[in-house]
Amino acid sequence: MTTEPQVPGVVVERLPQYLRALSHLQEIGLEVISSQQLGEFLQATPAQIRKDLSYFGRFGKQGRGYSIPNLLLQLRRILGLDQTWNVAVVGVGRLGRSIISYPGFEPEGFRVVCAFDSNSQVIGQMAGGLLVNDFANFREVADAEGVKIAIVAVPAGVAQDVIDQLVEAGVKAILNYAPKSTIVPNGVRIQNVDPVVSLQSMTYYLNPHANGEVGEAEA
Amino acid sequence: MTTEPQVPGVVVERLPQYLRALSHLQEIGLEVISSQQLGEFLQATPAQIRKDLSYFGRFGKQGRGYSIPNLLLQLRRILGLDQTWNVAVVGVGRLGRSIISYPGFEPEGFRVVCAFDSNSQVIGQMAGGLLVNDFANFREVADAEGVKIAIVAVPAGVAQDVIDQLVEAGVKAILNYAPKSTIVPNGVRIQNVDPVVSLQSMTYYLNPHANGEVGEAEA
DNA sequence: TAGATTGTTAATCGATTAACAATC
DNA sequence: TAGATTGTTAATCGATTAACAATC
Repeated sequence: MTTEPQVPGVVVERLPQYLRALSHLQEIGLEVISSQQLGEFLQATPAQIRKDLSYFGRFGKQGRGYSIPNLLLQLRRILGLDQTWNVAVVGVGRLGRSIISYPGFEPEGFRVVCAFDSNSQVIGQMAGGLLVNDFANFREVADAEGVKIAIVAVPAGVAQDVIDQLVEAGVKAILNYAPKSTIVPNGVRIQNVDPVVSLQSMTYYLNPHANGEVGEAEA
Repeated sequence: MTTEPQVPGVVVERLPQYLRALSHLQEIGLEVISSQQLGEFLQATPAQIRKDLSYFGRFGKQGRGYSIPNLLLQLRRILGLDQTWNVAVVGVGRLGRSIISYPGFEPEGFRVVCAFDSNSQVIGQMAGGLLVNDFANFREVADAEGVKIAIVAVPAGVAQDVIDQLVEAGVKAILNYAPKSTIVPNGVRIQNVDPVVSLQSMTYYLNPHANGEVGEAEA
């Protein structure tokens, strides 16, 4: 059944970086780029870039490099970004509202189409142009909207419970803003956005006792 | 000069997860935990937890496990969280404002003490209880406040330029919300918060063509 | 003491990189 | 063609895990 070799997760997580870099390079007028040049731009080795891409096909030309428009097209196809994804936001507090209003999703093909809360004070209100639904109706609303991706912005205490219900309702990918590590079953993806955790690993290196390896960037 | 062995970055990035888990376990009344139990809770192997901790000392007791209060204390010390860190926010647009007002930083020891923008419409305004300073005065204000950590929430187009100036002014750790991969010199840490990139790597697995390894969680 | 669990070593596993034949 | 750069293999590097003596 599988034809492609198994792709390491770490490779998949680099592809959006390549996409972003290539979009930028296209904007500044480049049409072709070598793995060497792209590596310099992204602070990665040329070998890594060639190997990563080789999991998915042969996109380059020897002696020349990669066509930027073509590689963009290929990466978008590989990542499933050649379509628009409808997204639900769960939790319409301060954070949820700012996620709904964040202008960075739409141009990348992620459209927030529905919002949910379980607080009756909030249900029925408008938030960023969306009517806030009762979370109890998640499944039917999400089904009607074709939602497979949810963004969770609820308090830590209820995050696992909310996520369980999302999974139960058929959500396949979750972007979790709740400061809590949560568990999802096989077949469901989750990514946590947690600025505090990001800060906490940097302070390690600010400590004088940390003879830590210096200057390592993180994507 | 070095006494501790060099600690892999991937280990340092797991410590905040341990911290968060242990705080939770303490709240629900536990006082001691084995690497086995903590591993189940965090979906990690007991061997990994023991090895990670062993980079920093011997915190457990054979036959018994780890004292949760003691391990919390040790981890906070190791990560440099036994102090309050003053933080600057750069860029007071929609996103910057919601970062300034985010209530999750203060209880973890990160205090937003100053805010900057370069738009004269915004300079002098109040945002979340802070007066917005001119970014041109970053160095003197940041020095006066003892700021070593900055949170960047500026448009992608100016992110690299702003970050260069922060580095120049002596900032040692940057939490970057601009959707742009940026470069910092050795000795400066950077972590990117980019929800679009997180979504883009999950959509890969939502595609039918992705025979991808299913159910792999990400911290 | 007997049972449990640590801290650490050595083995395994997987990811990165150097090198180079193929080829544009 | 000559020069450049890919795609891929094999070597290296580093992280994870299994196993177990030490010991609470």
